[in-house]
Amino acid sequence: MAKATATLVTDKAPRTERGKRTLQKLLDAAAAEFGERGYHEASIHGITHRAGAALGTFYTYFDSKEQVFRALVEHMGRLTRQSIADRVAHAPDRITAERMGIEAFIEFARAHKNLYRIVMEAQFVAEDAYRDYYRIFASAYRQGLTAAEGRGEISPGPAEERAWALIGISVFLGMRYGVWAEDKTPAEVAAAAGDLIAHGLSPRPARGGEGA
Amino acid sequence: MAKATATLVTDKAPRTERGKRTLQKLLDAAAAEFGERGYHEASIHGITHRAGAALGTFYTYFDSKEQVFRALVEHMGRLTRQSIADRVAHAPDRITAERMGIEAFIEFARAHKNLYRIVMEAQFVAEDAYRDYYRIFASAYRQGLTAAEGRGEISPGPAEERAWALIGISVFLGMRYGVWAEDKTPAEVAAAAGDLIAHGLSPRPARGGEGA
Amino acid sequence: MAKATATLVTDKAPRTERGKRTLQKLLDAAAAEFGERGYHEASIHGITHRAGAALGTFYTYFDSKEQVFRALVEHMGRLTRQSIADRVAHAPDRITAERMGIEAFIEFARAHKNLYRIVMEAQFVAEDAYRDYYRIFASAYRQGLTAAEGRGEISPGPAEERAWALIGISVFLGMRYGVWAEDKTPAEVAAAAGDLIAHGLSPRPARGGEGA
Amino acid sequence: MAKATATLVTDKAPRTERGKRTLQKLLDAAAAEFGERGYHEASIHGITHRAGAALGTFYTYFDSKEQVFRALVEHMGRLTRQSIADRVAHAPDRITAERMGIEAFIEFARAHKNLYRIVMEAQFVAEDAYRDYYRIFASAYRQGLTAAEGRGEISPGPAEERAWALIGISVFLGMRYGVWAEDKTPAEVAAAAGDLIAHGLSPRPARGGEGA
DNA sequence: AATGAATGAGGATTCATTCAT
DNA sequence: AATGAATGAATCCTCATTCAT
Repeated sequence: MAKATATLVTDKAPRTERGKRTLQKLLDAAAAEFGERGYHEASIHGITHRAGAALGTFYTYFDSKEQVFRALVEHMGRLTRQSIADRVAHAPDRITAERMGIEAFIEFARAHKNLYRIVMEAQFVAEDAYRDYYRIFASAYRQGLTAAEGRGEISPGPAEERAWALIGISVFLGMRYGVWAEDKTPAEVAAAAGDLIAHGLSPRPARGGEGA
Repeated sequence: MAKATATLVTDKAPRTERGKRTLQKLLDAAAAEFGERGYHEASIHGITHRAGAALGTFYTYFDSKEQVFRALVEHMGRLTRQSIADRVAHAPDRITAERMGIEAFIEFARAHKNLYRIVMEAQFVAEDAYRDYYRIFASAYRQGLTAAEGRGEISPGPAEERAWALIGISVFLGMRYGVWAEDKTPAEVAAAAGDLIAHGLSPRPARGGEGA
Repeated sequence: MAKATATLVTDKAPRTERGKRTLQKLLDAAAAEFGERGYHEASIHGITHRAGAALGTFYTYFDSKEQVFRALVEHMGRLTRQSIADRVAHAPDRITAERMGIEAFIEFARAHKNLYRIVMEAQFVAEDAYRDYYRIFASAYRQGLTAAEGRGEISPGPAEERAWALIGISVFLGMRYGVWAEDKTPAEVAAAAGDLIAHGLSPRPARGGEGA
Repeated sequence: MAKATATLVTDKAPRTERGKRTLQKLLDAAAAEFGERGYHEASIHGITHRAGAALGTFYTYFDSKEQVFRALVEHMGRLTRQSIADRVAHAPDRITAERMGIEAFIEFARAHKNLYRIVMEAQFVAEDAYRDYYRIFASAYRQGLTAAEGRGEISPGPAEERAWALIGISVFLGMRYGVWAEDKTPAEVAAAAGDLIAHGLSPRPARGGEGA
């Protein structure tokens, strides 16, 4: 499971070395607690207990339960995007990039089931953070699609709707094949979805020497 | 907002006419309360208050807060499927059906924002109910795709993965264009998504001059 | 288990034959419910459910939960006393009567474990009824002891204290060997207690030809 | 009324001096509340109110209402046994010890009416604790009787039955003359019971050649 | 007489947050 | 910085009792 590196913005930044360590412990503990028990079941006591710190120490670094939660959601956003970006960086073209992105996403969900759950739950705990999470995704998608369209790699079409549709595909495949069950490999799933994204469902004319 | 008709199975079914009316009031109130405030913010008091009933009356018809919630989720499942099935019933082919289904879904989400929220939150309150909700969807999709493939309406491909991808598209477009903002009409969105589903992103040979 | 015959005083006496039957059913059901679950765990619903009657019917015959409970305690008093009196009636002397009474008491407790529990719990639910229960016992004991003393069957001594001591013996032996465990027969236990009551713990001179 | 010294085992033991004081206050308050109002009438609010603490503070030291109750019952067991043991320690022989024990018991019940009530009610709230309470007593009695029999201080007889009979005597005399009414002194009552225990009810031959 | 729906007071328990040390 | 005791609002649920039918 990914550690939540202390990039977060807190007005209560630690000044000493010890403080930095404590903050990190709390962050990791919070990720585990929220991920395993969900926001409402999670408790500050659970977090500090996991971190081996006293209850009150939590409030030395955070303002509230919701605040850490939001911090973690944002952190997850960066982590997910980074993970996908790394994978897709060297894709030869946009359509291949889509397939690789889905594969990366499923793998990511699989590797971070608990943290992934945090993001989903954000919808009901910190809706703005949740929307931002996906809006940033959508924005990146849109740009990618627009650029690809400019390069002639994909057919012309409304980037916005396409972006959200593509996100939906990733998220649901991530949920179904990443989190719920691992009965198919990410590559398999990504191949199937990649084909759908590339060619759609329409029957395709038999390839090759048909006319030859 | 849709009324939650008392199709639910309760071991505490009302035996009188008056009881039937009260149950219905409670069900509607619960849908409103959960939808507006979310599961955790919602309170039994809030429900009975909306229903104009006494606190204890809730427990005349339900065992617990979670139980009504589950009942509502299941109810939503039936409602959504019905709504889509009705619309798609006369589609000439599967690909058209997909487009129409998406349009129906977005419209449905738009019309039942609150109830829709209930389903999503189920993931964190009654996960099994949530999974069932989507599994039933997926199962229907799978059958539809397999049949269409048999009829040659769509290209061959793995029905399971395709089903989940298609659900993801609907859900995210429903969320984005149904619940979050209404900046595009369901028809527009469905058209864009329908095109994606039909042909994918691949550049298509310019029509027309082909034969020239 | 003993049926609670409707000897109780209720201002809500049934007037019809059907009413009499319903009352009896409720009484039996109440005895079972209270006996099995204890006063606080017992519920009116539980009683009417056992009786196969509707909830509201309970209040056709009783004023409150406590009232039935009291009625049952009194009933138990009569039953216990009757049971012991029957057994002791033909005892040749008081000391034999004590032994026989203890045996009868243990057997009674064994046969009516649940109802017996009701009496004990009365101490915390209807203390006056509880005290009355034992006071009546004590009074009978006192008279018996005084009469026996007059007949020279027992040594002179304070009847009141003796009465309570003897009741304590019965009750605890009844609890230990009647209700908690049946590892000794009532006759065995009564023999041991009878000997204690007859001769106390003091060492007795070897009988017979001691001096021979 | 006896204070409930914090000998109890709690997994929530206080770690500071202040905590120790609060726990003690709560324990005393609980004893008073349970003793005066009985288990079911007693409320956590009543306890913390008496203790001058906030409602939630109760749960800093206890897991539940039942847990404190049990702790109190066990505490009472230790207290009662200690009290009697102290008194009986220097008894010259077993029969005298019995009389002294009864006297001590009645005095104890009189001095701790409320706590005594708690033990009795345990039968219906924490039956295992109640049985343990008396089993420990019975076990001590049994050993004492067996030893005395070995020393020839008492006549031979079944120690188990005798033990429960003797406990019954103490408990009922304690209830009648300790808790219910104080119309006789403990010494008087103990003398009467002591005589019964020593010699039983059988008529005793006129002493010595008294009449000669 | 019988039914069962409706009532609402009552209470245990949880837990985020504050604060004194 | 760290600690852990103290706080008290908030809520679910139970159930005896009443009442309209």
